Amino acid sequence: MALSPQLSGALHDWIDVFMYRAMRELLRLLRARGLSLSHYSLLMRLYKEGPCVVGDVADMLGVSRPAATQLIDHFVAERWVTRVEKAEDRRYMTVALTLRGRALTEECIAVRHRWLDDLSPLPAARERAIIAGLNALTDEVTRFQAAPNKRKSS
Amino acid sequence: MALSPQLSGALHDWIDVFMYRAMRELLRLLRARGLSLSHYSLLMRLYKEGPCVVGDVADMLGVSRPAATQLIDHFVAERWVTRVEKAEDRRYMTVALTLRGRALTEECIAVRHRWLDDLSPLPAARERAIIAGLNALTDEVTRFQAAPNKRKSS
DNA sequence: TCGTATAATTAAGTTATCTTAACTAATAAG
DNA sequence: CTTATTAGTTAAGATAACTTAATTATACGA
Repeated sequence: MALSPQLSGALHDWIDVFMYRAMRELLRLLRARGLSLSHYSLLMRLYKEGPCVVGDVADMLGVSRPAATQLIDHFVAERWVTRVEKAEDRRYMTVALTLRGRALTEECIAVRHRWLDDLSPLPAARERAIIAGLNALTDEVTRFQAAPNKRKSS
Repeated sequence: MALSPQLSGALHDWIDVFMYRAMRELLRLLRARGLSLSHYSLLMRLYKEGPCVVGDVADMLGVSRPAATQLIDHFVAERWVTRVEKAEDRRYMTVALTLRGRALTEECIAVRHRWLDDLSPLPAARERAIIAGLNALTDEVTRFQAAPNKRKSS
């Protein structure tokens, strides 16, 4: 099962114009803040899915354990995360965002939104249609993200 | 002038779930292809806005001229771009995507789309509403991108 | 309890990417 | 024509991010 070709096409068009613009703004911010792709990935991962251990960071980024350690060293030095031993098993180190790290992540998220606010308003009826449609799409993606395997196996 | 708070909110929600997913897929591809942020930026720039000269690359990325030269050296070695003197003024070098470079860029664009196609279909009426709405949004953003200054000054 | 496995770190070295300074070549200006 | 300006490159060196190999510390199983 899949979206209709028409909806798929409309989504692709929208995503192309949207992503080009949003990415440009995001890359500008990352460069200004001295953040790499790995930095961004780790920030978003911790923001969206909560604390994890050092090995998770290595696996997520597809790098070696020492590389993850070093990346986290940097994050700790910047006070974006804390790194503390797990009580249950002291071999593990739990990595979690600080308030400072959370604020930086939210700044990355905000640049996606900011330029949208300069757009001209649309007719009220059209706006209502978009709102309802987007909310349906958002729900669908959220459900899909929560249980992707069940769906894929169909 | 701006979008209504309701539409703005619906867009933000959609963008949050969409970007998180799309970025994850994109970053995975970039890593697999050995592409950096600068590589991605340059590919997209050339794809969307056509050929440019070396200095434009430096300015776009916010790096020195030698850094741009070296990045383009790499792109030429990978056969992603050509670099040729301008006939009118032979001090300038025109950088343009090859077919190979275009294909790589389109691969980056495609990962944004692919996972969307796994979503479940929505009710037909809802789909029609989303299609009409997204097309209106896409047009609006396209118009805005074509003439951002005129709009901002209002 | 002693050997083994696991999580993370340290150490050493490689590579990519950036910088500044010096250079080449082409155009423009006096 | 001679000098200055501009675009791009070359050269040399700094830095960040990665690798593998060795090390430390904890947990677990015979």
